[in-house]
Amino acid sequence: MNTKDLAYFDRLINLKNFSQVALEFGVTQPTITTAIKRLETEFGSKLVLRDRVHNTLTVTASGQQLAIHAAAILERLALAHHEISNLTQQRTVLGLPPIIENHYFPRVAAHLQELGMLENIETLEGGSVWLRNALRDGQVDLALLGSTAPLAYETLVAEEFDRKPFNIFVSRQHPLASRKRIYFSELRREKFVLFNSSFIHNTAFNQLARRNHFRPDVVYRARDTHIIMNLVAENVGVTYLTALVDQHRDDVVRLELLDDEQPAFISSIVYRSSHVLTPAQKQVLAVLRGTLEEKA
Amino acid sequence: MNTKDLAYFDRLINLKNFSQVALEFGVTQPTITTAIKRLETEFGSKLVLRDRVHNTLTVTASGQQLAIHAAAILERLALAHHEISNLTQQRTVLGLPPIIENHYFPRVAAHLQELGMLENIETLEGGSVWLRNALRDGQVDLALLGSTAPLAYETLVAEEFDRKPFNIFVSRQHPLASRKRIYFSELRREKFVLFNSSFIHNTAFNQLARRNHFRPDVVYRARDTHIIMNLVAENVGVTYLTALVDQHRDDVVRLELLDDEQPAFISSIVYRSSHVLTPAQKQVLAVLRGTLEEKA
DNA sequence: ACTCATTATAAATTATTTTTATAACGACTG
DNA sequence: CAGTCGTTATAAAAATAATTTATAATGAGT
Repeated sequence: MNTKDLAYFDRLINLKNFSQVALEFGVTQPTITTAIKRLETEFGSKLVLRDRVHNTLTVTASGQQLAIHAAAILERLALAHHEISNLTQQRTVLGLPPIIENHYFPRVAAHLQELGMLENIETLEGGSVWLRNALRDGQVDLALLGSTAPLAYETLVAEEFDRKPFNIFVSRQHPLASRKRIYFSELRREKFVLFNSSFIHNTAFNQLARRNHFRPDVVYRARDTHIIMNLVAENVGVTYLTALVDQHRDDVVRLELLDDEQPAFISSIVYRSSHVLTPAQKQVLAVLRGTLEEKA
Repeated sequence: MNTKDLAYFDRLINLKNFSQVALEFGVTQPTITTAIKRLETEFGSKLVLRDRVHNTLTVTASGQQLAIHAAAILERLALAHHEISNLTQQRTVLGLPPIIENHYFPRVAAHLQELGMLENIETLEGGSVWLRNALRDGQVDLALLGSTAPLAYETLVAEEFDRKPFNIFVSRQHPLASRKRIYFSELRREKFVLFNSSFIHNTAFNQLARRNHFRPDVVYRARDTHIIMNLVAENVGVTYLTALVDQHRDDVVRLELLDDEQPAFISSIVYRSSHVLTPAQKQVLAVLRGTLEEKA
């Protein structure tokens, strides 16, 4: 069976129009007709029904079933291409969320530099949620990710190397600035400046908010800790961030949270379980482990 | 790309011999040579190295990577065939582990009977571990499974409907027969008659044994609760089984376990997340839910 | 009745896969 | 060391399969 047929089918399910699919693939319309017919023969079942009355195309149960598997197969094929291409180009793409990049990567980079391995590494930045997908579809080979619960996916291997609490940061001018510790519920009336939603800070924050039964007033969302910290310093609002971002600024005060069972910022080394590591990638992994898990 | 090439490649990785692969597929040897060459061109990388000196075949890193994906793709394709075939034949295969079949199925069967749906159902028996695999590769559409931890697999959807403790069963002649409750650690010197290892009873049993730091003396393993109960009655040993199997025999006594955080026998309705349920299967699922989750 | 936007069909063409036949390679053997 | 065995590779021919071209068919809308 040709995977091209699956690709045609996959698009047909979305476009619901034979001619348009043909156009997209730069082939003629009968090509699509025969491709679908081939699949229908192969699986011994009608896959789509051409409803000429309403000029629509309905997908049969078998068709829906095949659509699911076709999409998965095509995705895996793309992943194979991606991975083998990285493999042959001796390329290692390392995914880093900005907070982790700031806090842990300098140490890792220093070690890699010493071993002359830094130039073969390409880094890709993005929120942990986005990077997890990039990792799954092969754009990234290795990643350091943050999460609030231990990462457990069949397709990914995660090795936790650190766990830090979340803290509250307020301006030195803020009434709470004299405090050292605080309960989340005391922040009911505050304005918040937070990370935008591709970061796991939100997951943790929402958990705490839900548990304390209030809907926090979020006045601004940013992609950058410096922007957030500057806003906090100006007393635009308070923020909720990992202890990792502490920049020891004298215009911002860090408060610990007293709540039990708080979410933590868990840092892990992550890679695909289906991924074959090159010798170079194995070395990078070894350096990551050596540098990050050294307390163990 | 033709999936046949992936099939050839997949076998080649295992057999490491072009001619034998050709033989297995009933084609000639140059067919395999060209198929592999096609893949090597498609992925832009050598996949295998023909070592004529040692007369062996080594798989490159790219080859190993592709092998993983090829196997997964072929498996999925087979699953698609299986599922669509069940779909068109209006067949529903229900997987049942014997204990669950004995305890819960009669009620379900009665309801299905009333609705005239029993004849379209084919049941397949086996241990929970075995059935989980049968479910994954499409031999089974729906299953009732036992587990000790809530089932959480990306590929399967599990709906827990009951949770029962495990008990100890001893012969009426046994010195412990006068007891109602017992700690697992008190069984350190006992002989055990247990289920064989495709059942989750073992997982639970091993957990408890490990936690109590002793290696239990297992004198016999069987596939059938009646055999086990008969052996227990004869005082060949004691057994560890779910409360579900209680047959109210007067020659066997049931003892509850007093340990905290004991494993439980969790019963769930399980199906593939990628599976499209036919109307008939949806009805079966509704009956299962209605019958089994009725306490909720 | 005519036009439009569809999908289907059949023959011709083009592309791809497989076979046939044979070469090449290196190990082993008498 | 020539001959044979068990391999995989190569090239041309044959067989299969996919795609295009050209056209038909269908039913909705005007």
